Amino acid sequence: MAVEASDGPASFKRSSASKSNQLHSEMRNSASDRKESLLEKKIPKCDDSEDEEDNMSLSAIRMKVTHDNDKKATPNALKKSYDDSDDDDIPLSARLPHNTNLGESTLSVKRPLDEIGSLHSSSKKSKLSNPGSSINAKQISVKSDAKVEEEEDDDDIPISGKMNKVVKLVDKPSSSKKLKNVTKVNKGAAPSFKKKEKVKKSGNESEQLSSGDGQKKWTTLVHNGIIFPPPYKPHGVKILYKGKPVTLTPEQEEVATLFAVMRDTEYMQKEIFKDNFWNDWRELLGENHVIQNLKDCDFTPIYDWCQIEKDKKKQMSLEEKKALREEKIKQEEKYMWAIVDGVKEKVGNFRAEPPGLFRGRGVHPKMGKLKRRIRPNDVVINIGKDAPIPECPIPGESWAEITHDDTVTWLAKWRDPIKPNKLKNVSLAASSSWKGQSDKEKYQKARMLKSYIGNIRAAYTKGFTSKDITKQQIAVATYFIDKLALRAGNEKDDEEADTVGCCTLKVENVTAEGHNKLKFDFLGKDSIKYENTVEVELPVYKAILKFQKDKQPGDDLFDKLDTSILNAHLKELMPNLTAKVFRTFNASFTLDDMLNKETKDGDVAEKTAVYQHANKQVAIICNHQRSVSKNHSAQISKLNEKIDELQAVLKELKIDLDRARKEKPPLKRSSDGKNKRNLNPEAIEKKIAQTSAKIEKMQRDIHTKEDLKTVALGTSKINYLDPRITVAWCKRHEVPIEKIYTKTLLEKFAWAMDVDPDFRF
DNA sequence: TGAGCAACTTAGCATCTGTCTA
DNA sequence: TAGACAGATGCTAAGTTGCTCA
Repeated sequence: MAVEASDGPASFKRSSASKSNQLHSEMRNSASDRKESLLEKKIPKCDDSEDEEDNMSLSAIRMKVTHDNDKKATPNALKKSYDDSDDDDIPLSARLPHNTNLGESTLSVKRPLDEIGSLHSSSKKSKLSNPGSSINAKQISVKSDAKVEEEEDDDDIPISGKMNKVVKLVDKPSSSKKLKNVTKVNKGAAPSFKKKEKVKKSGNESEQLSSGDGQKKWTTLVHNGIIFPPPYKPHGVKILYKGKPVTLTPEQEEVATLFAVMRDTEYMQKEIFKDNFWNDWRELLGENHVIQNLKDCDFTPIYDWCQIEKDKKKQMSLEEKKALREEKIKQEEKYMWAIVDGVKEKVGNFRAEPPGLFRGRGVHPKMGKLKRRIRPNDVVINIGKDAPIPECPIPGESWAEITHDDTVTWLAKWRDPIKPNKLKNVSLAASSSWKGQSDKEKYQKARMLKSYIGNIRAAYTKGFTSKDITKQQIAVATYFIDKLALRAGNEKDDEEADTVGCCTLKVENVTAEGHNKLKFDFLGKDSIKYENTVEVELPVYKAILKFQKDKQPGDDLFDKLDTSILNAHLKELMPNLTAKVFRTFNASFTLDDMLNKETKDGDVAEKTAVYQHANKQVAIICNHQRSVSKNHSAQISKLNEKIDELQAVLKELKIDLDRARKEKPPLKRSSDGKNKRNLNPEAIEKKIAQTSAKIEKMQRDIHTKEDLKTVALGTSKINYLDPRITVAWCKRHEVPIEKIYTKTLLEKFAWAMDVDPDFRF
């Protein structure tokens, strides 16, 4: 079956960045070529089996290519294989000492990751080396292959095991005596799920892939709750109202201070921000307060006081700063860890959000509103039934509720004071097994789409001309999501910024410009502008004109569609397929494709430049933008000045070289006023080379800075690029993984470090 | 069937921290 | 050794998705 129309996918050019988008277009063409061959020739062997083969460890590669990077975390030390923990029949908790009490000194030091690896690894090797588990030999249809891929890859199975009845209790905080008792009860508890067994029994493909909503996520869960910001300390600095100092109560002063420190931000230029602040602050001031409007308030004294405090902090000695940091760590240490089924895991956000003024993005109707202080009685704690209930850190107060819900992964939650129908959750850090497993499942699903994409594209191409308007809209929307990496686009209420995604595009967001060109112009997530002019296939162009006919600005372009209809349709095409999978698929596919086409022989710097280039293309595809930093132009000017100076030096050196060759002394004084030494021609040539290299480096820096000033590379690296592509490429090309990933990302992607060097997305 | 909710992921900006340079 | 700077990390807003219930 043909995957694309014979003339290939539409070529896309973003008006604002034509060069890069031409590349984008080329990439897509090449990508589709490859996909087509995949369908016609059947998918190659499923790569997960490659994970199971013996492969050169990353640490070995690092030893080969780096000798001077010892201070950084070694990937070997960071290996924390989920494969290991998942595959064993022995529950993790059974392999770790029970009765582990969080917050005790035994847990005050982070368990080294290599130790975690050693806890799990022994039984893995034997299983992984089992040739019988390889799926290389399987040559079956595309869909079957994809299914096999899932089944063979044990790691894709949700952590969750059997369904467990949710037990909910409402407890009051217990005494320490009670905590000890509960800990003892916990001693005997052991996780009972066996993932591997579950998979083999289950014949339901989608169930295997699902992240397991409503399924049991843990058996034992121990943690210490969350920490709250210290109470407000009044400073007593008065604001001026009509030029006269006004005394405020501590509550009024606290909110005034939150406003004062916003002086240099763009929020202060927005009337909604100031209006919302005034409404909330006025309530605190009371009706008969001397302050009757915001316009006559001068917050400068508080602003100045804050600046002085900031400077004082800056001026502290290194020792003082270090002491403060250590004190903070000491206070927070016990909140930083949780024990899940006997495994110590890092907690992500264990601090309650401090009070502040709401900083909604774009034109948000609630910006400037007071986000009140979160108190323990706002917070629901989720913890193991037998675990000690965390002590409430604020004396005299208590948690809102204690639950023991083993079907969720949050440790604590509270209602967002700004949007009361939204919850804020405290969960494990990105480096945790839960997040790692979920990440891997995400990439496996995206990888699975590779096997289906040909059929999906053929289906939506057919749908472009469907007489059923709903089917036609689904087809065009899917095309946009696939080709332009648009987000699904849920409905939003009036209390949010007015942004759109694919399903919520308005008539005015897409303009037909003739010659099959469509101009997209809208605000997407975070009110980031999406502006792109693309050439589409003729039936798509015609369909858009049809959808716009007889509609007014403000009307929905896809009036027969919403995200649930779209996703329901996608699920008919591939198990568990949703709109967002396309973004992951296209991002990872592009990286894989570009790295493999563009990496040439060269030094590490050249190879990392190739990676950065590919990363940038993905960021452009996903429309990951950032605002130009405040001092960008200053930095560029400074670099240009330095280049000018160096060029003057270079000029002088060339004269000196000329003179030296004629055995004449250098010019008496150099341009910077310093006396010069008498150097031989070789030494001057060396200096010339060094100076030229400096100039070249600075010119490259300027180019890179300009090139990336509005592109955010991090978002795609963290959320869209399958780390196995990166790790395998690093292994193949002897690039130290530390050149690509920070320490934190190495921890987050620990599950990917064992990948075979031949891995392809 | 659709609204509302809950859970979790994705996102950009602010702040912190470590390194480089004068 | 201080200040500048870049990169790393933290924070929290803003999405997507799936489920429940009327």
